[in-house]
Amino acid sequence: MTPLYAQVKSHILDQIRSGTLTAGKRVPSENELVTQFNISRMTANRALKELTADGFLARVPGVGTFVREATPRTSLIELRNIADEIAARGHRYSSRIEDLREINATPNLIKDFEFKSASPLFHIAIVHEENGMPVQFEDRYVNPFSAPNFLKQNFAEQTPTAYLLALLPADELEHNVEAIMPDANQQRRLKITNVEPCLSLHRRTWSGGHVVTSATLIYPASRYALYSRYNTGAKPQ
Amino acid sequence: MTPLYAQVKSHILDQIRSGTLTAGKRVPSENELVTQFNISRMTANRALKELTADGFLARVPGVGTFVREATPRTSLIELRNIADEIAARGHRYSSRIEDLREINATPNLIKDFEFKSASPLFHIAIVHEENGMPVQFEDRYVNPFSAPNFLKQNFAEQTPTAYLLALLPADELEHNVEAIMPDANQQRRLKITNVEPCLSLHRRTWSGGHVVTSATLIYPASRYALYSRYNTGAKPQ
DNA sequence: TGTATAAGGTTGTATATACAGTATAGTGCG
DNA sequence: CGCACTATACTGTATATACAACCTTATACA
Repeated sequence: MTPLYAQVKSHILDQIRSGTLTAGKRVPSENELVTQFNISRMTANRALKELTADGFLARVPGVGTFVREATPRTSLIELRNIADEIAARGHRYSSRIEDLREINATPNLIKDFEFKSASPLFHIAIVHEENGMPVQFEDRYVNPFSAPNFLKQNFAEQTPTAYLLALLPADELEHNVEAIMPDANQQRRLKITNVEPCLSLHRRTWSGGHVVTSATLIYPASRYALYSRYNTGAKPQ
Repeated sequence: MTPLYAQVKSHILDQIRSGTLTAGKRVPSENELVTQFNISRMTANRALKELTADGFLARVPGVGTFVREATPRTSLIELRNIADEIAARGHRYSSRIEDLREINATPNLIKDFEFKSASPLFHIAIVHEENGMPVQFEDRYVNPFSAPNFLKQNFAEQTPTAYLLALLPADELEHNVEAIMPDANQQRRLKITNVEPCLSLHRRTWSGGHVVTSATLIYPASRYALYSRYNTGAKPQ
């Protein structure tokens, strides 16, 4: 049984995703949600407060709660599923798998995965699309000891990130960001016509002390920015 | 008057910072906080819930609330002084101030600083050099209400970051990373001869609920990469 | 016309209370 | 000794209520 506040959150998120509620629109007030869902105001308050903390809504005391501008940003801190992000913007997600097989680790990959000797690895190359437009090229290697059934998954249904996160909780992350000029191969995959700089995000993910996966994600700069925000826990004033 | 739940949050954060509460240690239960602060359990619950959402605590139903492993935050996460970084590499740091004055906030800057109306702002443009070679171009705006004496500082002695950090602790950060092609102005300042992509890091810093400073830092890609690694604190087994 | 006031709606905070779910420690029984 | 049960502590969720702060709009008044 999902909690009431979560049901209200889903309901509002669905409306944002479906386009019923667009950026700037006013969402129902707490009291309106009370009568609409037959819940208490504190429950409605929790739903709206959490959606605000998640960055979907903005609240103005004395005025109302509004849908925030959808910023095509991806979080550096959290691991987010790109399919969900695109859906949250009310857009259509699709993907094109360009490679999916077992390979032998190169010396660099052995180092990446902290292996002591040569080992097989799973590899996937996949292009993520938003409304048919490529927005991310994912080049990922996976530890076969951590996810032995990786190759058998249907990645048209579920992204590699979603599958791996459901299988193994990520307890440590490493990110490395660079600005690059895409090579001919990457340009073709991302359907870049005029040459533009891209963000290259290299991410390693640990679970239980082992490197589970190592991925290079390439974003065309004009279509994506990486975003992170957090509380440092420093003394408030 | 700061709200009660915020006071409780500060109290617990203080104990974590001071070392009274270390990683893995148990924090007072909701009921213990009730008697300790003479508040209701819902208020204690809010404080602990928000500290959990901020990543400082982990809660286990039926057991208790615990301090999470300190996240090893680097470069992208931590605020570092570039002069210190360069000195740590045994190289010579120098800087060239290109602008330092009061300006009027543009609409975009008003939004950045969460102002309600037009306001003056301080601006500094400074090129940081390592062994005489430009390695970062810093374009920074500063809230005059937070740092009224900013313009009077000697930034040949102390970087703007160092001055602001000493004056006001950063309790919240926002980063936005993009890959850009530098314009002619930026190329000249960074002494880039052949055109190469750059990392653009936009950072906003909060202190006491106010945006203290908003800075755009530009790194020539071939000379810098941004790195972060941290523990997500997923399920403490 | 301009200004002060009042009313009503909205969010923000705080309390008291209740019940459910989960983990642990202890107790008693076979 | 081992196992089932129970009591207890803790978090998670939900409700009803209250008051404060804030904003907008309508109204009354000078």
